[in-house]
Amino acid sequence: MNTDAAGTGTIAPMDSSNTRRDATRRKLFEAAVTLIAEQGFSSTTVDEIAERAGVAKGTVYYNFASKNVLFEELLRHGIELLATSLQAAAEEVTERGGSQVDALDAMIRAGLDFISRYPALTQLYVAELWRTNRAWQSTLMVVRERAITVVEDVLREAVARDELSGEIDIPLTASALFGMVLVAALDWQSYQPDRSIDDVHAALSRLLQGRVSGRPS
Amino acid sequence: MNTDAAGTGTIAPMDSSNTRRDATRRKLFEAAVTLIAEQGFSSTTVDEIAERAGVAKGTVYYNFASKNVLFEELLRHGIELLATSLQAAAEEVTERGGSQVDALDAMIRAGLDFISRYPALTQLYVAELWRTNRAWQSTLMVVRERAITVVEDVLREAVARDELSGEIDIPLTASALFGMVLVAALDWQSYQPDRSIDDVHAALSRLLQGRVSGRPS
DNA sequence: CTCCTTGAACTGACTGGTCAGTTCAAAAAG
DNA sequence: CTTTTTGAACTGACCAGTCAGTTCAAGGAG
Repeated sequence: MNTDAAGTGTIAPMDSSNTRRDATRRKLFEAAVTLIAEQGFSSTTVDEIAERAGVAKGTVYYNFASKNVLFEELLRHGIELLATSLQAAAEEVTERGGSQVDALDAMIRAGLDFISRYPALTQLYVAELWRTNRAWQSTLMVVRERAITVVEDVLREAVARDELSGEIDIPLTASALFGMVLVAALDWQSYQPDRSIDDVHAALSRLLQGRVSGRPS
Repeated sequence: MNTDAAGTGTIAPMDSSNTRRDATRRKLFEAAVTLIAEQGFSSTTVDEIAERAGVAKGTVYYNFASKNVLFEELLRHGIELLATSLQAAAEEVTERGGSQVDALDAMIRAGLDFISRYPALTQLYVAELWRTNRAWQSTLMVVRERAITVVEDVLREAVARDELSGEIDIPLTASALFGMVLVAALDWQSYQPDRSIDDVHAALSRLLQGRVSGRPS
């Protein structure tokens, strides 16, 4: 019954690390995200999550109504981190008078930062995003929307300012750019983790700015 | 013991659709790929797979050593389809004297074709590719290698012919291109399935050829 | 053509184990 | 005091894998 576990008695601060309870919840999120990224949702047991978080199983159910709810809240919590960071990167550039293409570039950088900071979370989104018929599908659609919109907005503004051709397909280009960064970053993390983020960023920038098909000299 | 159930009395044809057994295996592949794409590996039961294939559970175990093995063979079977089709597309262009950039474009098209023909298979690869600590991880590395190499080869040849800048990072660019097509196509299938493949192809071509940042007129 | 034989292919009830979710009394924290 | 955590015991559903028994199709034999 009591889904409102956050204690609405006081105006809940949402994110800050005030109460003991919040600390526990954060430990559980962290434990769950790595385990689920590694093994998938179904093969991760609640006992495992509790153990990795250093907490009793009963505590999990004191803090979350179910395994499903824990996961959904995890998804929602994660996307805020990503969308906020992308938006901040874009706005920072725009406010300093940079071009929208520069803003895109800054978002690529922010995306890479995010993925290298939260690889498990990213892996988990990728695994779930295009899956159908799952309990948390609606949550995922919101999550996707939240992230893609940020990219689309910048593209739209770029077209408005004549920085990009008006013929580009905004939603599709946004997806493609998103995918480009996502897959390149995951491969980087998985197969060449030693490379610097600047290196990776430079390669993707080049691709974005169409300098790939330009002649060398 | 007897894994060699195909009857080695005659020189086994390997792939053709001769025997009753092959037909059964194909039905099982088809059933498994959709179910696993929808629900994930762990939450898909062998009973479900058997039922969807119109076959008894025992038959699954007569044809495959385990659920894991069924899945691994499915992965291997699928990647052959993809790699072959990408390679064919690239070679066809090259042999007709086209540029390597044209070959890349043809591969994008072939990739889109593949994804629209086998959406479930694609979804399944995406979900599993960057996961760690799974039983079939080594199979997946082979699978990934097989696909990425095709793209890298074309990029390398393009650099050799001076069509692309020698400064591009071949593995990373290959990943990025792969991701661009993958994510754009999955989004297309999931959220705008009505659009024509030509439409999607055109948008991605534009992105590849750097015409995005060119001015409209 | 019909009857038999043979081995491969298939069947589905059954088993042993696992796991999500529940409950609760008692302890710790604040 | 209240809120939160503990940890262990329990339940009921679910599921991978097994195996003794059945069906099928092809190739003689008469």
